[in-house]
Amino acid sequence: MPELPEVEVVRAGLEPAVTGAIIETVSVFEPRSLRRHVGPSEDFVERLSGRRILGAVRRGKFLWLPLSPSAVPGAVPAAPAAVPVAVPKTQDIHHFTGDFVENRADGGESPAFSEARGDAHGEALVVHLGMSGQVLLRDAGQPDDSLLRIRLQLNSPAGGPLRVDFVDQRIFGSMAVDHLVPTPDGQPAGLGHPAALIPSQVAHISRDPLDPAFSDTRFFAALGRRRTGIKRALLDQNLISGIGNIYADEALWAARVHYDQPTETLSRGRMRSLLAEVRLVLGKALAEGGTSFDAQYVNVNGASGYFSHSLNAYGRQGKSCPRCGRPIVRESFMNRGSHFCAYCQRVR
DNA sequence: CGTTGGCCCTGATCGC
DNA sequence: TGCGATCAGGGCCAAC
Repeated sequence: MPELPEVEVVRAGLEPAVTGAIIETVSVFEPRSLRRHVGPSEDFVERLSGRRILGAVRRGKFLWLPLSPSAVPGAVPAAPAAVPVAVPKTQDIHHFTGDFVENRADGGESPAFSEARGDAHGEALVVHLGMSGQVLLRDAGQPDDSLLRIRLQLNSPAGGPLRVDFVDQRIFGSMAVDHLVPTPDGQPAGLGHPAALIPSQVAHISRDPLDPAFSDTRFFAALGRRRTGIKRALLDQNLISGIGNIYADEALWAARVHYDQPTETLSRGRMRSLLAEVRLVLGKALAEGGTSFDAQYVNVNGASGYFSHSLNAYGRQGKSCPRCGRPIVRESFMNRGSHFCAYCQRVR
């Protein structure tokens, strides 16, 4: 499943290929893949057509491609700042406990009217891979994937025509055009671009633990206030982003923490050790994913990429714990499998 | 208000 | 060999 390392491999592959390219045509084969786009497919197509891609940025599992100002005539009228615009939805993301500002992008500043219109800070194509999404770079003439959902035809000044195919079996992934809002701390919104601007629908997502602006102490404090199990907290993208089921199990195994250990019982030392293991496993997977990457052909398969990693717990139920030799157990939890060593990882 | 359970979705795999 | 049942889980949201 695509988690932070897999999404970063996609971002790193897209960046050199699509930066500077013009989106010439957009084809939507599966409207459900636009679930996160506000507006119909036609709007999605119109908004993208003719615009230049300025880069590829990632925070956690979210990826976005900042766009040049709209080329569609009349699509970007100057915001009439004197006219108040109701902002029903954006207000929802402006209330949260203020002690966690540094790891979040929605830190309580009131949105300007022009931001609500969506064009004050520009727009971006937001991509989420969900469970099974892939972004594939292909030359014209290569056969279509049967699970092709969306296609962008690009023309890059340097590389010529190029196809960006969004392939997704389960349609949990999505693409959307969204407007950018400033990050409250003024730090870069994600990896890949220095701009402190983030898509509005990604603003509530926490910074990920590989982000230089991630604050360990804020994370520990917020974690200590949670009243839930540690794995649920690790999977909560509003608290810490980029971790999915696989790397959660792996980090918990490495730190010898049971998945249902109550967060309020974790000492700072155990939190620190767990966060260190999270960073280790994400970094190691990222390094492995990077080796299989081909600049000409982005082929990121979440399942096969993941299986190539050296896993200690995930998917190893019935096999022996690499540390103590006792069997790895699998329990159903949160509609997911949790894999752990019942001896090494006990609630305490 | 924070926390929690359920839902979405379909190709691959399993079991009879 | 065929076919129905089961599995996989990220993000969101209603409900508690």
